Amino acid sequence: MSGETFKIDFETSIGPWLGRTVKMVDYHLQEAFDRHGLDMTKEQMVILKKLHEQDGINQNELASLTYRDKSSLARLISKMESKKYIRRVQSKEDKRNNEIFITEEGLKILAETRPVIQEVIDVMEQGINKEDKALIINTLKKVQNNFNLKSI
Amino acid sequence: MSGETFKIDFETSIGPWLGRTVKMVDYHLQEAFDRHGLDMTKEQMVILKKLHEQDGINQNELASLTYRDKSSLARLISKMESKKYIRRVQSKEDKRNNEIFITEEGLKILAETRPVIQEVIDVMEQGINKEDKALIINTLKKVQNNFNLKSI
DNA sequence: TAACATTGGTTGCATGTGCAACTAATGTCT
DNA sequence: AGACATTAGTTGCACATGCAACCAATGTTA
Repeated sequence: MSGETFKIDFETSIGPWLGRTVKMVDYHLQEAFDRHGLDMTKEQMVILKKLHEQDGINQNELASLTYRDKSSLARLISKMESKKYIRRVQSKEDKRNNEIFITEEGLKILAETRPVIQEVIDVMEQGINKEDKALIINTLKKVQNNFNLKSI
Repeated sequence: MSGETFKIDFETSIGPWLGRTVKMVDYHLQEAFDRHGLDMTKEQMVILKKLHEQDGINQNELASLTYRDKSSLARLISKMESKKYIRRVQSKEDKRNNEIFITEEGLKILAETRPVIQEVIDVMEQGINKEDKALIINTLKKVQNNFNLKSI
């Protein structure tokens, strides 16, 4: 295969498109948080959202649920703890475990954050119908599954 | 709107799906680079690829073409310069400009990197037909355009 | 030409990330 | 019980990122 052939393959791959789009979403999400004066990042928002569903889980579980290395999560949690959005509580049953709880402060900022996210979603998905969204999500599931199968 | 309604909206948004998928692609790309013993990151690869198309452009242009802050690009370039993948050459016409050139070393590693990328693409896009890929890319273009229009 | 504005690049600071090595606590197995 | 393995979390290191402040070079304008 020549370099040209490669180039064509690469450009028609969905990879770069996904990357660039996510970069734009991240940028506009952060811009919206800042514009609304929210002391919040996308990563911290995902943690709060997950804790709101499942409060009191430990760091490793939270890392796994949010697709992070445990060390990365530990530092993210430390930042959020210093901002009083979450609480670390050492488990009495197993002293190795830190149970993570969302605080009142965390619930408050999560509530403030939600409409801002919705605002960004509304801009992002303008003119895209439900069928196209469903097709994209379905194809992305396939991609994720392809990788998961590979790891077996 | 209740919290539940929001939750449904958020879960059916393509945003989180895009984010998670890109995270997986990044992970498997880096894993493949490491496995093949390539001293390379996704970011550096994108820079080399761009320089291979347009050699000798300055840092601001390169930052813009790769959707980065100029400071981020400066540091990325510094790493790559220390690895001898690229060369910084101060322009004689305008001493403020650094013209960036890919080196022989850089061309060599780019050539070695390409089949590894293709390998990851092949895994990623298994069982996804051309029509679906085209449709996804088209929808992602719409998303990007939605954001671009907003910035006007 | 002198004063001011703009442009390209660098640096400090804060955020986030994964890997490897480490500690502390718990589980297992002889 | 003692030795060994496993598990949860932390820390050092390297990489990548954006914003703001800064410097040097160039352009503009009175």
